[in-house]
Amino acid sequence: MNNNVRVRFAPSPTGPLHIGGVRTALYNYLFARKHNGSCILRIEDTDQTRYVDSAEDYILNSLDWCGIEFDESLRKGGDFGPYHQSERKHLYRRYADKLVEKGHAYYAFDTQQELDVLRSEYESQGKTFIYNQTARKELRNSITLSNDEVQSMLEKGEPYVIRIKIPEDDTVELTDLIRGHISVHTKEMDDKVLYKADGMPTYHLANIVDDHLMEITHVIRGEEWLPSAPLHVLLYKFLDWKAPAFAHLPLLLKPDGAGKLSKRDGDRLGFPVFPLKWKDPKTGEEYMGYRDSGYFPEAFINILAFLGWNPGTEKELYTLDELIKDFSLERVGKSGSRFDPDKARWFNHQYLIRKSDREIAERFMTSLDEKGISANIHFVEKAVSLVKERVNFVREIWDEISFMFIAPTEYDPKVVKKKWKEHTPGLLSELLEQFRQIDPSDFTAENIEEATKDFLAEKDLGMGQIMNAFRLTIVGGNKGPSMFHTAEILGKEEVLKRMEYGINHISRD
RNA sequence: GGUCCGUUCGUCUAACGGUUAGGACGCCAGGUUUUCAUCCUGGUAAUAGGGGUUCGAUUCCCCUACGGACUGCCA
Repeated sequence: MNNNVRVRFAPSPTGPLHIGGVRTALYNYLFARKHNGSCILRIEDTDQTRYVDSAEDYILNSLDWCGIEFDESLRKGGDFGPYHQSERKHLYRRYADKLVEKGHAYYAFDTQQELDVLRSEYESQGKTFIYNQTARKELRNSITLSNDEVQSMLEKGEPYVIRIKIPEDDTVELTDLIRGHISVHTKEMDDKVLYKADGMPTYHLANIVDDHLMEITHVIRGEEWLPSAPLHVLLYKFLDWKAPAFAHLPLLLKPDGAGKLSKRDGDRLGFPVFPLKWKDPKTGEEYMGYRDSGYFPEAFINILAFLGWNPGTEKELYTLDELIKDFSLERVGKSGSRFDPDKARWFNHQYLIRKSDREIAERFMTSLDEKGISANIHFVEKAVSLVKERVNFVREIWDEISFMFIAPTEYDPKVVKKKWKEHTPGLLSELLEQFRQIDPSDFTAENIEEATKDFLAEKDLGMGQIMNAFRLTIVGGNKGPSMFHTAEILGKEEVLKRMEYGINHISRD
């Protein structure tokens, strides 16, 4: 392919970006990198009424956390700025005017109230009002009004919008990179507002003007835009511009059926919908995020990448660089996908077990800090190495090895009942004496195991007859990694102390 | 309602006219293990329905059903 590919991700700062938006950004990014092109971030803030102050930072921080980098953005700048549509306001008007001059657009003076009335009248008759080629002939606009009337209304400062004049009998065709050929008859299209009464362009105008000015070659966006793609194609044609290639991505659906994923689904179904946690500034409601739930960003983008795309091989674990190498729009599916929380956890597990003990230990240290437990990093590193394969998230490590930091004083009654026999205290005391013989510096898993096995052989007993009780004194229950390794990490002194305590305190009743 | 888009195991998906319809997650069973996990092995489970086209359809076409998106001076 050519090497001047330019794509953009263009969110609107009306709230947090959810995982569907992140995936769109990711696919744009992958496509750009794959083709040695540029990836641009543009903020579509033409709707003043829905602007949410903290949303923009949220979007930027989210993408940053994911490792999705832009070549041009509001933070980074670039040769095609500004990257806020609100700062490009002055650019749009002339194109709207040009369309009016060429007869492809017209002034409409109908107020929102008038249109609302029409809509509800139609609705009460079971019909839908559409401002189209039929309706425009009966409403207050520069098609029905004389030039003089229009001029005087304009001069008097009457509010108006500019609408596209959809051709009466034509067919708009486009080829979508994912869906193939699509055609729509113009009689099905409506005269969308291009320029609002408040002096701002609508999405439709702004997006094609900016995409043209920013020399965007491929528009990769969500499927919700598919119905308006013909309108955009028409606009490019009317302005004598070359339209970019389109690729409409399938939607991310609710895990339990009906409809596209929405912000409340996460808390309802127990998985995050947002990359980072989000507090709604208006309602104060909080929504959880992937980062805050303990997902690694690498796992998160891997999960997202596979929701709608796959390499066609059996490889499932992909770094960002590998994704760049293998990604292609041809391998993006057509149908919507549901998010699978179980598989998401599995992905995180895969990344967790591949990380070094050191890195996991460092992350785990912060949750220890929160619990007010101070520990040596080398000790934590060893403890973590024993259990990292059995958890999906760093925060779950605590449940596995809390006994490493807090000696048990209570014992699982079920295990006591089953494994703490009449002769157990005596046997354990003898084993303790064996351990006492080992020099503290030789208190290794290997030596402890040898001492234990020798002891059992001498007594003609099996492992099962002592290990559970031993574990009970050290752990307080019947779970956990290898006792010999656990004992080594805990150290001779601590092990003997716990055994003694257990022998003296565990009783069957 | 209208327009457009979609439909392979429960979920993510592979198979771009010829496969016993493959893999992964989940689930179930067995094995390993001092315990709980991990891990290993095996199993369960799908082409929405009906018509065509074809020697042969998951694959191409049509209809039906179902699902979804859009239908704002929102993006």
